[in-house]
Amino acid sequence: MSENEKLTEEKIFEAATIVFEEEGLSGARMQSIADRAGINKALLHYYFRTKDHLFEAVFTKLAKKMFMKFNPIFENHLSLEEKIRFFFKEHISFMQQNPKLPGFILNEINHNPQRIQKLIKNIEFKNLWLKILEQHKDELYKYNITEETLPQIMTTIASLSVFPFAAKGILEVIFENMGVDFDKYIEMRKNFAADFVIKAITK
Amino acid sequence: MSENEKLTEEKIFEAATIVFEEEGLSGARMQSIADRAGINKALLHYYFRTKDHLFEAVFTKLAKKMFMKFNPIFENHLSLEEKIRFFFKEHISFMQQNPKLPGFILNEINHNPQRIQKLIKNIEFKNLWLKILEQHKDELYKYNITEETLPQIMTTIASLSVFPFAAKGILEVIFENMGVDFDKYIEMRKNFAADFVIKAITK
DNA sequence: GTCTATAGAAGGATAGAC
DNA sequence: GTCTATCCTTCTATAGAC
Repeated sequence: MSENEKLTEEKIFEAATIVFEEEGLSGARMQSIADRAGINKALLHYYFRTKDHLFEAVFTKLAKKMFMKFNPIFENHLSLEEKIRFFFKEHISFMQQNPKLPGFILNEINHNPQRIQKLIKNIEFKNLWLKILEQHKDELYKYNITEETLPQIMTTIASLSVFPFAAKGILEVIFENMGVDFDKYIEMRKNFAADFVIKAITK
Repeated sequence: MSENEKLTEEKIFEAATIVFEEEGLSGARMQSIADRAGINKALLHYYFRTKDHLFEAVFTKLAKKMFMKFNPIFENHLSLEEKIRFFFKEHISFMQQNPKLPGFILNEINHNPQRIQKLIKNIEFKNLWLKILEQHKDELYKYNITEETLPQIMTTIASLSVFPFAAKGILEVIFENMGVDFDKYIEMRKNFAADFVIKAITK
């Protein structure tokens, strides 16, 4: 019973993940999810009551998965430069496996900003932020980083990694016209972005 | 007649712009648009036949507005550094006036990539791209720009400008926790991004 | 737990009067 | 050109049999 239930619930969850990622909350249809899971609509409601419940479950899981990838930045035992290289390699590799995730999350949060608040209310960003400065204060003499420019630099790093996927639809078309291969461009980006940032912040 | 017609059509168009930007194609309701325009649903169909027609009209106008802001890059009579500074100043200022536009366009194109093809099929990107190298070949000795890294650099510039708005929903919440003001951050970004890029590409 | 059938609401679109 | 009334389809959600 529990074994079978687990399987069905998981089938639904996986189907819902794909459909929501593809169509967004308002564009997704319960019928599409049921079809993809190989069951009927009634079962969706049996397991998740409403469309909103189902979406909430999917979104929370995906968003956590996404934001957890930022964690290594805040851990120690790596130099600042190593952290930057590590981040781009890990984060871009993750998005190569989940190319639609960034656009999906950004869009759903823009439509409903309260969603994100539940996810991050437990995190003390103020401290997390300053932790970076604290951890690397003995190597800061090498870099143009201050408490004032930190938000700029952090969002810059995020954007270099995330934007190519959030804008995938546009870039693929433009690249096609230029004879550039999107996948190769992404592969190249792991090192390019790291080099770019390090060059820019080094005194 | 024509005067009055113009007014109604414009009222509808403006209302539709707001609702589509806010809710997306699938989330927008004809009733919301009618309400906002101060008329009834039937009149929407009288002027624009279908929801898709209306969306197409709005989307095309907005996308053109957005992409036109990239044009100055391809015009001459400015040094490469001046172009970069000019671009960030102009483009970010434009998005300050239209903060929801980037997310809206990125998202709708991801949902339906064919949309973009109509808009850009007339542009020869291959040439446009190389034009940059051509225009500045006498100052390229100063920069780490090759035909191979050009796509990386162009998308990097775009991302530094666009991402903060595409991720506005997230950033505002995170910034609030950190005591950072989003508007000030954006204002600061015009120069920060330009400095950052120039520093990174200068040999 | 899973299905069929259907209720009930909402949305896009049209007919027809003025 | 603008409105009211309404059709038709689609979608979420539930009832009830197995």
